[in-house]
Amino acid sequence: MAKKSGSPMLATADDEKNLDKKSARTRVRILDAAAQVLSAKGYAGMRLGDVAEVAEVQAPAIYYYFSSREELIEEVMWVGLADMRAYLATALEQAPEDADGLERILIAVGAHLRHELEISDYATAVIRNGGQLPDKIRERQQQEEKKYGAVWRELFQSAAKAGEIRSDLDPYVAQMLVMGTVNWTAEWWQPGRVSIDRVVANAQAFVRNALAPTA
Amino acid sequence: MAKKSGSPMLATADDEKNLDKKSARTRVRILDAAAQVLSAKGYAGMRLGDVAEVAEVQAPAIYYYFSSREELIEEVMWVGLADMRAYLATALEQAPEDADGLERILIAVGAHLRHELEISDYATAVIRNGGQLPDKIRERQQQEEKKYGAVWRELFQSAAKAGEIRSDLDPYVAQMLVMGTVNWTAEWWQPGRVSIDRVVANAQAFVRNALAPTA
DNA sequence: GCATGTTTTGAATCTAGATTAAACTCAGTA
DNA sequence: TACTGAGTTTAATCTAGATTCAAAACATGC
Repeated sequence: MAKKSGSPMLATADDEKNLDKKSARTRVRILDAAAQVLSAKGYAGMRLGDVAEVAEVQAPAIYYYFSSREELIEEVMWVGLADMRAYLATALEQAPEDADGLERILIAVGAHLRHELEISDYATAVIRNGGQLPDKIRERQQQEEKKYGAVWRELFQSAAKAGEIRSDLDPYVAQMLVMGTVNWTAEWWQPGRVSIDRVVANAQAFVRNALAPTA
Repeated sequence: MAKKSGSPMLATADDEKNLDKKSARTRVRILDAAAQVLSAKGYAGMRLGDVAEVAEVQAPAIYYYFSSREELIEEVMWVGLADMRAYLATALEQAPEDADGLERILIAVGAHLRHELEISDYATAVIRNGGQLPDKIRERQQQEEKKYGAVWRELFQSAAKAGEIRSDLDPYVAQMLVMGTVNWTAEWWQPGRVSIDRVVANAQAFVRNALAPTA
């Protein structure tokens, strides 16, 4: 069940100093556990006791690293969103020079899907809980969330402008429908029945045909 | 925010007797409130106090109608699922005689979407909470959930068999992707920005092209 | 081995909610 | 009018968690 941990790739200036100290690893273990539990049980259902169990510490130890349950949750959401964006950005940077707008959208679909399914509990935590966070927390995420949405919007708008998306589709609605196909995957996919590669290939074919103008 | 109430259409034999008594209406008011709160806050986040407030009663009054919080939630889920299935079945029955497999899928897409967006907090409660219910409750829903899924599977399998779905798509995965596009709508759509008709039309065009073999 | 700072823990505390108990309202009616 | 029972409320009770705290453990440099 538990997938890999969040953003070692995202080490920022002030992380660097203690990336390897045992204590820093415990902190990560707690954060990972929180992402896992949050993803499975939802915002209100996440018990610090469960997080502690997964992280293999006693519940009060969490307070040595985070000042409250809320702060812990906020950090999971923040890291999750930042990771998603970084992962997507990297995938897009590596796109072939000559990729057109539609192809770039398909690259985004693949990256988002892989990140969501094989890499990160943080991503599924973000995807599943966006809706039911209390306002206080949501506001603070809004910023990051907008940035992530902006990347996608940009992809859709430029593809639409280039005539690479069927003109009977509203670009905004089309974007949301595509995000639905990929985000919802977290709800039904599980290792075993269908391979990730197969899901990715199907989703890309699905989206390509959905969007592409009939030749 | 609050949408219409659940399943007056589904009156079964033992409902009929007290459909109009004031007490029966209070019960419905509580159930509707529960659907609304459940949809907004999620399983673990639903407070009986909130439900009571929306239903305009004191919290303990709920116990006159439901023996526990769990039972209340189970009933919301059950009604939600049953309604969705009934609504979908009706829409399919009214499909033109000569509708082919793909057209029937599009009818299902439209019905599901309209039910979800304009009619029922129960539907969104079901859609959003399927994932994070505790096993005890989930098991009891499983049955109903399978029935709903079965209707869709049937649609996809027969369309696939008739060659009305691109052969590079796995029917099961395609079904899940389509359900993602429609279910996810509950997360982003809200009255105002785009009309329901527009969403439905876009979703249908999107799905038609996604699935239809290239001519 | 001892002193000092860091991390973890076990045993309280405190609070929000679910649930229960007992009492109240009031329509119908003998 | 007084009684009855359905429906509802207010005032307990009880419990699961979040949070706090003081005392262990542990590590580290001396």
